[in-house]
Amino acid sequence: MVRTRFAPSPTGQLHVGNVRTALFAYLYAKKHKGQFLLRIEDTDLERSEAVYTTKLIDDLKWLGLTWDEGPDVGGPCGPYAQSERLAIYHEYAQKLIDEGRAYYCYCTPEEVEASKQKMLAEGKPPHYDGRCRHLTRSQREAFEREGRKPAIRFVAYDQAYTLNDVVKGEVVFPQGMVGDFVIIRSNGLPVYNYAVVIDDYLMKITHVLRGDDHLSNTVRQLMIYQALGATPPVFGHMALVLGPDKQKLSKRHGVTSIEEFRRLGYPPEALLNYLSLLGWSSPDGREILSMEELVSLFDLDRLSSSPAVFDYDKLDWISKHYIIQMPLEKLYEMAIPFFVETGWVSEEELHDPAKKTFYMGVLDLIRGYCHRLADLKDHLVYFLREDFPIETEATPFLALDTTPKVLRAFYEALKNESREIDELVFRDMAMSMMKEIGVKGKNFFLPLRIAITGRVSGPEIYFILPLIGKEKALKRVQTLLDTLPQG
RNA sequence: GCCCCCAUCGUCUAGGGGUUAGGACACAGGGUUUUCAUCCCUGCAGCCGGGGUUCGAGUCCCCGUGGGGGUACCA
Repeated sequence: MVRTRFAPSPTGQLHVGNVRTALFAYLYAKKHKGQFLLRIEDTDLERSEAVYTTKLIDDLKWLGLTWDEGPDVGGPCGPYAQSERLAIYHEYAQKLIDEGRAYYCYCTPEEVEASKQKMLAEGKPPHYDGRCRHLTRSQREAFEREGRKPAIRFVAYDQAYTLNDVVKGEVVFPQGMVGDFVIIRSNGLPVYNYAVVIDDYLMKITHVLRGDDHLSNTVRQLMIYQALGATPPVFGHMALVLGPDKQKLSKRHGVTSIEEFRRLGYPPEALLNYLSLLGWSSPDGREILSMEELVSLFDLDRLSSSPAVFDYDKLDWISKHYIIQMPLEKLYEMAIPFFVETGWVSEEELHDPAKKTFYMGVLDLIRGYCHRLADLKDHLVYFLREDFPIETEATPFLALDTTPKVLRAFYEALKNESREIDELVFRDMAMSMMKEIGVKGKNFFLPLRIAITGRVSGPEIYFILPLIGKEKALKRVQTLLDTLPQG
């Protein structure tokens, strides 16, 4: 039975890079009809905050990644937050001490640091010198009397390790790479490299997918598995996600947290689809893949071992694709908060059956011009407001000496047109206007579009006119005309 | 310092000894839409460098170079 996990630490906003590994772990578990677990690694007191745990769970749910066991849903291997598993870590630490695999260390961080500096200066590997490894009872009592609180150190094995990593291949850790390392801090909290092993072992995790920033540390973990007499899980270390400057993707590159992508209105399935392409490729090269397809196509052997640069343009392309393809009803639900956010329409109106048809119609018209739902606002404005802005791209067309002529003709034609405006009627009107004034193509169409919407791109005018009504349309044309020098 | 990982178009990638090195995003041009978007077609552009191994190396080996990570009582 395949069991994978996502084990974030609640020290900040959920990062896309972490979500990518979570996605792969999720896909692998689902593909093999196994379980995916969520575990909170909150043993760093300084940085962990409970609010981030709540936020994290909320963001993961928004993404649609669901877990079979976790802090909120429980499960047979709980608890699922490390801060609640302290007794377990101590129990196993005691076992290791009893077996001579670990010992109390009374050295202060300052003492350890000083010794390290000295060894570095002497050109030796800066490992802990093991001075507390064989303390006598009376030495220990002396330290205790001084008020020192001991940490627990693991006795490192002096041997080489070979890891068969599913993405990196065979990785050899030479003998003597690590010295005795702390597994329980003097404050009683476990250190990552220890807790992760105890948890993965007890939670029966079979496959560990994570960032390759953990690769070097794996040797410590292998030692602990060995001391436990346990078989390590299969490891897969993914290269990190980078920014355009090839540095680890961070806030200074722009949007990186799920929170932000969410606020911008990227459909979650689009974001996951994009993320799946970062370090993985489908066997047939297709790139637009639904969650179901991802689950069935995913496999570890197609994971890439080199770092990937996050391409915001490609994300936008995928996102737009999803926005266009999505069933209108579903998109509407998703878009409501973005409509409300503009302040131009209330949630009640959006749910009002009498008005819903209108708003849904508008959404359907403008969805094709948006990369994310936050972009809807730019097109929504000319349906809901008369004070919409004229975008700068419009300037050259307003400066054309044919523009006033075009607008006047449009005004007249519109005023005199008694029929309901639809595609045919509009084409009819346009045809005769173009003939009459001798202007065609974009020099004809764009001024009309600018007058009605303030923009040089957007839905067909003949779709917009019936929605805003003739009266407003006439007024908009006149308003723009008034700002132009008469030619 | 020591150790580990990585290296194909600008970007994501396919390709694992014999390929005109394939696809996607972006970009450029064309077609459709009398405009923009969508859609379709075309183009641009790549195997980090040097040595091996081999009849033959993006592909295997070694050495550089560059980038990343670790060497924590961070994760």
